[in-house]
Order: sequence, then structure tokens, then C-alpha cells
Amino acid sequence: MTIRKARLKDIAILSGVSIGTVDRVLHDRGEVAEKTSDKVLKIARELNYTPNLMAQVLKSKRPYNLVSLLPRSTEENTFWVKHPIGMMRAMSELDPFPINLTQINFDLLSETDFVKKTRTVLKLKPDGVLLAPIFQSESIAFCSLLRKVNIPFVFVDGYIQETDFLAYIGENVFQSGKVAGQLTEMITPAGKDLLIINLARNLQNVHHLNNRTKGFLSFFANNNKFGEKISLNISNPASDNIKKELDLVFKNHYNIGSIFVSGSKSYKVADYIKASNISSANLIGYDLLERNVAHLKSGTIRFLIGQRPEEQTYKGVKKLFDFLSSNKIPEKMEYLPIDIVTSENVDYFI
Amino acid sequence: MTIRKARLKDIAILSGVSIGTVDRVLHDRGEVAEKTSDKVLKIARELNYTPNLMAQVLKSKRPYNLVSLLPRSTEENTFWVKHPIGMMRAMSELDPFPINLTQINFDLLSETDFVKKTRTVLKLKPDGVLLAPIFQSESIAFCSLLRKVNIPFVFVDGYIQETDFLAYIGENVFQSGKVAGQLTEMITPAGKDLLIINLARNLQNVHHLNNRTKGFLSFFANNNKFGEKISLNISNPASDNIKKELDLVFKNHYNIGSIFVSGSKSYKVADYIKASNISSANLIGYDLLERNVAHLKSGTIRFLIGQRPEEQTYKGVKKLFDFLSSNKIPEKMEYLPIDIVTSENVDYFI
DNA sequence: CTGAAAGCGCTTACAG
DNA sequence: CTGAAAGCGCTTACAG
Repeated sequence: MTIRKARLKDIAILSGVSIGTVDRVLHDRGEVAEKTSDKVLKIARELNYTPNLMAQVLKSKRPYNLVSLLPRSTEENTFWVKHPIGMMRAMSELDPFPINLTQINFDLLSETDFVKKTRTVLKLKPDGVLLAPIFQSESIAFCSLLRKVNIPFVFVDGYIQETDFLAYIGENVFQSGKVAGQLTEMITPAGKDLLIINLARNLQNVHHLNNRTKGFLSFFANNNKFGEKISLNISNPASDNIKKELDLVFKNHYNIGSIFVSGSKSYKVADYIKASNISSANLIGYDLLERNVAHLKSGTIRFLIGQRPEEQTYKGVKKLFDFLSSNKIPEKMEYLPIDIVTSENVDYFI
Repeated sequence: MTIRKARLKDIAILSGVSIGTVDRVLHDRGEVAEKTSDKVLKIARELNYTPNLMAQVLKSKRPYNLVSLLPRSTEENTFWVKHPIGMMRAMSELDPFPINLTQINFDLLSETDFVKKTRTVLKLKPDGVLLAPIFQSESIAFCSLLRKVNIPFVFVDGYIQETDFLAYIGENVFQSGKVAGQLTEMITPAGKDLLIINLARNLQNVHHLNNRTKGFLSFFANNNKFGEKISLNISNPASDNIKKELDLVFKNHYNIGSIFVSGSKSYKVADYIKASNISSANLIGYDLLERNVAHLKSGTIRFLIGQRPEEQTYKGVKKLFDFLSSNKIPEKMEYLPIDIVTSENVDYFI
């Protein structure tokens, strides 16, 4: 015995009106006597009515137009290659529905380009926007424009509290630093020094990396197990500059047990370590870039922490669609799992 | 400029036939002159025709009936609580489509009950089956019956090579043992002994756990860093029995650095350790059961390895649906990521 | 062998 | 304020 899903027609028959009227009531389009409306609503509730999405979509002509505004992946920064893949996966799952996605990319190192691209986005008059708010103040301005014309937007990679975003999907940055701290604690012999490297060309990113570092250090707040904690900021990520800076550090410190790199470029530090043979320290970094993974597999990097870039955009697109099509308000802050990746489990993460 | 998706009507007009004929050609329902058929096919290809799923589904009356056959979660074994959740998630995502899911559960400790339930499943004449093949020979018999009546089935939790399954979604068991081995290697001081515990009431499971243990040991194959590797099989998981067995072990071994528990009941070992204060060894176990997680957070367990039970069934349902609705042949072996979980990242996994 | 028509459940103009 | 009808793209029975 299966219960059939209630249709407009069922409600119409039971309330003694036409399906046109039922539809008007259910969509609150007015022009209905209150008495009629009440009766229809009551019966709809009783029958537990939910619309048949198939029929709804089939009928609707206008597709949803989504736009993504993300940094362009470059030779220098391959972190952003995964994001389009997640969006494509979402799009192909949503294939039966009428959606379009326009991908706009900006130069990760140029505020000017970002601002220019936000104008492109606005001109497209999208129904929803997926956005990585790399540049703080420029993003705030853009978001308030979106707000004004009532375009919902979701953040990935990071979020800006003071904007009216629909949802954020991504890492809890502080906590991911803490995880790195815990792993470091587990694998570093007592008494050793810890080296903390912030490796970021564009200053915009510093806030993000600082938060990770704070999380990392917070793990050692009540812990005297280790020696010195050496902090190193490298803003020029050229290999020869990294070599220069690290040579200096290792000349003065002989007791470094572990190295924490707060950004995604730990492979650069690994390159150095491997080439100079200077240290047997454990290296812990972020993100499953190809070059990081190579060092993970060869043993130069002990742990990588993954933040699921692909899943961020996948879920972002889905949330926008659910919101637009069914008015579903998503959970605002969706922190994705913080993946701990080693040479032995990495294959199942890529 | 948007290109509109081609419809039957478009093909019909261009080939100078009716849409009924086009449909007959495209579905290979015969009764069409070869000449007509060729022309229609050619034009369909040119227009890159794919059917509108919405209209297709809207039209179709008969729903797909899926059945799951999984162990019942019990007080004694809460590992199976997550599986229904994953199925419900898949069902709610597929809500617009006409699917039914009937969940059948069997007693994890009774082959007889399993066999009885397989008959229930067959009587339901499902369109697809999702199955945890706990009992080897009984599962093989059941699968060959499914094969005979042409019902596709997917495995979760484990798989049986010699059956004709549509897909397996789950852990690479050997590799997950190897990951545990690597973690153990990282956090255990050189020279220490390792204790390996197989804790399984029903012997059926032993194959599974043995594989994990093999993976674990394989990591130390060319490695003399540690002392003795002590193996302990406990088939009666009652607390007092565990105490008895472990008391014996610890009476004879003073140097145990880490304990590996191959099944999901590491909390029982943790209970013992905590109560008896006997060991400061690192404990590594499997699965995010509530009681395991409690010990992880309090520090008694260092690492838990997760195998994403919820995602297993979620993907299983989706694959069955995709196969039935669009004839999509899924990747046969889908190994899920092996999650490394600590007290610091566990919150994002539950 | 082929076409015309009804209908899946919904939405949207239009007529009254 | 309300109903009847057309149409979204597909499938299916029926007529010829």
C-alpha cells in the first residue's frame, strides 16, 4: 500500500475549487477570498502537500544564472585548480535543471583586476554569486552592491563577517592550525625547536595565514615540551630568496624538530630541505597541490592538511541552487572536515 | 546568445516526421522504416539531443523500488547507526524522483536471520539492492539469485570478488591498516613493543580484521625500529574478559609503546587502560562511535581512522538510482578516503 | 510503418 | 474573485 503524493488536483477536489485557485492560494498571489484561502490551506496541510519539482521545473522557462568569481589558477599558484572541478561536478548533477554557470576569474595579485571583474559580474545580472573574498575592502564593497540588488551570494575559501552572505563553505582556519599543532606535538621529540613559516606573496592573505598560525601556537599555550618557537615571514617566494632566508635560520638554529608552513607552498620549503640536506625536521603544510603531494610521497613532507577546495565550490553551487529553486535557507557556516593526509592515505584524496 | 536544448519536436520538424516516430527511433522500439530511422538518428546526433529528464520523469509512473539489507545497529554494536542516515540523505536529495527505499535489517550475529531476510528482500522484487555482505557464503548464494533475476546490487562495508556486483563503496581495508601502521610509526618511540588486538565476536568479521592487521604489519616489514609485535585475539568482548586478557599481557610486557585495535571496539580497550592505569601507550582504533570519540577527546585514544559509513550508503543509493534511471555504469570499486581523526579535527567529522 | 492525441503536475494568461 | 484552457517535453495507446 503506497500513499500517492498529493497533487494540486487532489486539493482542488477536496476543497471544491479549481486547481487555478489552489495554485493562487499556495503561491500567495492574492485575488482569493479569505474563506476559500483558509479552506485550501487547511486541506493542503492535511494532505501534506509539496509541489512536484519535476512539473514545476518543466513548466518554468527561465534558467537560473549563476556566476562564480574566483582567482585564476596559475603556474605560481595551483591551489585554485580544484575549484572549477567542484563546480562542474555540481552542474552535471544538476544537469536536468535549467541552470547556467558563468565563471569569472581574477588575478590573485591584483585588486584592480578584482574590482574590474566585479563589474563584469554585476553586468551579467546573475541570480546568485559564488565568491572567494580575497581582497577584504573590495569584497565588502562588492557584496553591499549585491545586497542592494538582492542577489544572494555564498563565500568559499574565506568569509567576511560584516557582509550579508547566504553561506560560507570552507575551513575553520584557526582550528586547522590547531590540528597542525597537535600533529606536530605528536611527532616532535621533546626539547626541539619549532620553525613557523608564513610564506605569502600577497599581503591580503596574511590575515588568513596569521589565523592558522595562531591556531597552531594555541596548541602549545600550556605546554613547555618544546624549545624555541621561531617565526619567519617570507614575502618573496622565489627559490633563491627562500634559500637565503632559510640558510640564515639554520645557521643559527641546530635543534629544529619540526617546520610548520602556514600556506599552500610548503613544497618550496621541501625543495630547499631536500636540496640542502640541512635538516631532518618534520615538515607540515597545507593543501594537496601536485608538488606538495610529491614531497609527501617521497617523505620530505610528513603531513599535509587538506581543506577540500573541490567540495567547497560543489556545495556552494548546490546551496545557491537550493536557495533559488526551493527557497531553502542553508546553514550559514559550513565548516568542512580538516583532512589529515599522509603518504599512505593521500591517494584516496586526489 | 544561448543555444536552446533540442527537443523531440525539433528533430521531428527537421526530419519531416512526427515526434511519435522520433521517439520510436530513439528508443529503438522498432516498427520504423530504416530510411526514416537513419535520417532521424542523424539529425538527433547533429542537434546533440539528450532527453529532458524532467519531462521523462514526470511522465513515468512506476517508481524505482530499492531495498537495503544491512545489519541492525545494537547497543553492543553502534557502528551501523550511520548507514541509514546516509541513505536518508540520498533519498531526500532524490526527493523529486519517484523512488522508494525499503530498509531490511538483520542480526549481525546470525546467519540464519540473514538468510531469512534475503528471502524477504527477494519477495519484494526490488529494482536494486544495497547490501553489506557480512556472511560470505550466504551472501554469495543471495547474490547469485539476484543475478539470476537480473536485479543489480551494490556492496558497502565489504565486497565479495566472485559475485557480479554493480559497485563497491567503502574502505580499502589493507591500506587503512597501513595508514594505522604509519601513524603508529610516527608517534611511537624507537625500541618499544607494539600490541595488536583483534576484538571480534563474530568470526565472519575476522577476514576483514585480518586484512587490516596485515596492512598494519606491512608498514613495518622493512623496519626494525620497534621491539616485539604482540598479537592478541579476543573473541569474547565482555569487559571482564578483556580485563583478564589484557592483565595477562601487561603482566608480561612492560615496554608496550602503542596499541592497535583492528575493529571498531577500541573504546573497550580504552576503558581498560583508563581504569587500570596500567599503560601510557598510544591507542589507535577505528570508527567514530560515540564511545570511541569520547576517549579520543579525553586523550586515551590518540587516533581514530574513519571509513565514512554514511557516505558509503549515500553513494550506494545514488549509484543504484543513476544506473536504473540513466543506465549509468558506475566505477566498480570506489574506495573512500581513509580519514585520520584526532581530538582536534573530530568535530568536523561527526 | 506513421501520425495525432491524451496525459504526467504544474503555471500562466485570459475570460468572465 | 474564480474557472477553464494552453502548454512545458516526453511517452503511450490508438487509429489508420
